[in-house]
Amino acid sequence: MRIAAVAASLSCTPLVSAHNGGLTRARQLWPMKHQIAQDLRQALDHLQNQGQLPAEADVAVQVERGRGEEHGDFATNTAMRLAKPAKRSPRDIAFEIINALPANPYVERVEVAGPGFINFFLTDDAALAAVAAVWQQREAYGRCNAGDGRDVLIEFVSANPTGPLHVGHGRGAAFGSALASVLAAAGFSVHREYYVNDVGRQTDILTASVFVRYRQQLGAAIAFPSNGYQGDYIRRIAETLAGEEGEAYSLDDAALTGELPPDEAAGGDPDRHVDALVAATRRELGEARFGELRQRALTWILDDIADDLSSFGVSFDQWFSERSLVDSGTVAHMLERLQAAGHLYEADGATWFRATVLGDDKDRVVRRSDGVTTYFASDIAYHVDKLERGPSQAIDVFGADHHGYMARVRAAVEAFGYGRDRLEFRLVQFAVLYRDGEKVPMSTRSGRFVTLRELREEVGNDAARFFYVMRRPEQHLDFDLDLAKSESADNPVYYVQYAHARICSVMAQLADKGWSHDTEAGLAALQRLTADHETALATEIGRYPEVIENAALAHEPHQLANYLRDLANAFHTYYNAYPFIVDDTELRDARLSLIRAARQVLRNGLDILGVTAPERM
RNA sequence: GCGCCUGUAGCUCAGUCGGAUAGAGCGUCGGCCUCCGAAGCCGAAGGUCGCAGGUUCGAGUCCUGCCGGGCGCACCA
Repeated sequence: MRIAAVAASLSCTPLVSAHNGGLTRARQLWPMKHQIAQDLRQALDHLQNQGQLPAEADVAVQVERGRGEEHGDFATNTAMRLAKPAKRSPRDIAFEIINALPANPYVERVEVAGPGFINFFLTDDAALAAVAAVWQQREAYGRCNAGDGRDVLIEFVSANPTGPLHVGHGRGAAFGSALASVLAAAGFSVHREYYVNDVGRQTDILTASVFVRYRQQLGAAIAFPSNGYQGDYIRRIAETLAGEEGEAYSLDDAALTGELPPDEAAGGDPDRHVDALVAATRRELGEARFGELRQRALTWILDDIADDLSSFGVSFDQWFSERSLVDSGTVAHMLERLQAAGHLYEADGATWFRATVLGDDKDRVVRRSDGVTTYFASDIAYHVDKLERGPSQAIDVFGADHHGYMARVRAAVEAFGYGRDRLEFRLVQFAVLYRDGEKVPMSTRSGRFVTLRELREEVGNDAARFFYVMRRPEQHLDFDLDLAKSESADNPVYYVQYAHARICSVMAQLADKGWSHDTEAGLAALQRLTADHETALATEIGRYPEVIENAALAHEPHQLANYLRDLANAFHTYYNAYPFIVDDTELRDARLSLIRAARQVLRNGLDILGVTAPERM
């Protein structure tokens, strides 16, 4: 049973008035949540100075949005948290806090409820203040300085440049990009980076694959290795190469294939076969030309990936080459530092990193017995390099199938003296596509995977980006292609975009009537908006800055996607309940000011998610 | 076997630093267009929050164990 008591009824001053005074005050008190937290803090300080609360009773003030109407607009559990240290009943403390609260014109009344919650009920003006704030700040509305300009280095996608991006990479791209944008909106200085694995066996196999296709293109009868890269894109690279270079890379095919161990089809080991093919290609072509060919293949694929991502609205500040780390000697240098610090040892002809003492399951090889440093060695160098560039935080976004690297990379970073919290891993689970209710079969192994480009062409960039970030990244994503394509209410991205288009449509209707929106008059008349639907929409608009801040600090862009649906819902509900283009000029201007503020917030939010806000659909 | 992620309505998922009566959408059922775009709105039904313990004023949320699902455990990248 809940006994509510009205303990304080503060005077209520209309704040959004016709003149600029109202707007100025709106800015000063914005956002409400912080203002209430500040009021609470002030009340607590007062009570502590008066000796009514023990000075050592120091609890964090938590303010959250009220759940239901009867819980008010904001609520805090501060009194309950103070009960134990103060050794008093939470309700008593709550009443004292209420009486110590400074006057706040936006607060209509404050109640103590339940076990000791303090509920804040705001005036309608408080909700409408958000509308004024939107008109003042426009595309900047919702941005905040929570990050205080701190540098965040976010690495995402980083798919191997051995083929086109598939739908799994797409999710990492959409998530990483949205996270970067929301961090930027919250005042962090964001650096977006793609780590390019352009060294190693896979790139060699890629090179050999291109080479064989190239020879085939020119008529040579060489069998394609079963473990080569099978995709058509390899043929296209080979065609381009043959067209541009003719026979420039030709050699004696018999010398190339003469002594190769049998491939899978012939009952052999496909890995041994392809490795031997790589070795033979390298030998016959010579290291320089082999490297040149490899670079062309990598460049071709990276250009394709960059083009794909760019079309998807995803961009990077830096494409960081692994090869550059190896060639510059950075990898070797980092290994020396590890050696000096006693983290390495020799065994079986290889050099090992003692990862087990730093929390990993097993020790890891950093230099193979043939003298070549491993991918992990590069990864150590890369991550240490990232941290040494001095960001307050580095974030790695990668596919859940790579989670095994977390422990070893953490161990490496710690070996260099960096705390665990300096590097955060965000695992993105795979997206499983569904078409006609059936799972779309995918397997990288067989080369039968759906590419990001195919997905974008099928459902469009907007649906793809929105669907990708709708869920928490750790959650498996069931991507319903039919839903993403459907132009119906079921489709959340259309739902949100439709709200935007509808508002544009209203403005077009207004123009058709030969009327215009007097924005000054509209803002001056906001107090005319007293309907529940109007307060609800304004309240939703006012929540946006909190959503941005929360989404940024929690690294959860899906909160923004969910919010945009709520905002669209508040608008659609309002739309169905009231006409906007009414004869009462003042009321009309006020309503248009409200919905145009909603449109601005929809734009701001969609922009962060990389989704367009169409004017017509 | 070990490790990481995960289990909330028939389905897909939210659930803020541990707070009040666990929320959306879809699906089902029932309403709303002479009216700014019905690509919309309103209402109803629908829950042992995987199971069992523990921590405390209070647990979907934190801890332990078990069960189920996904992924990973190379001198590959």
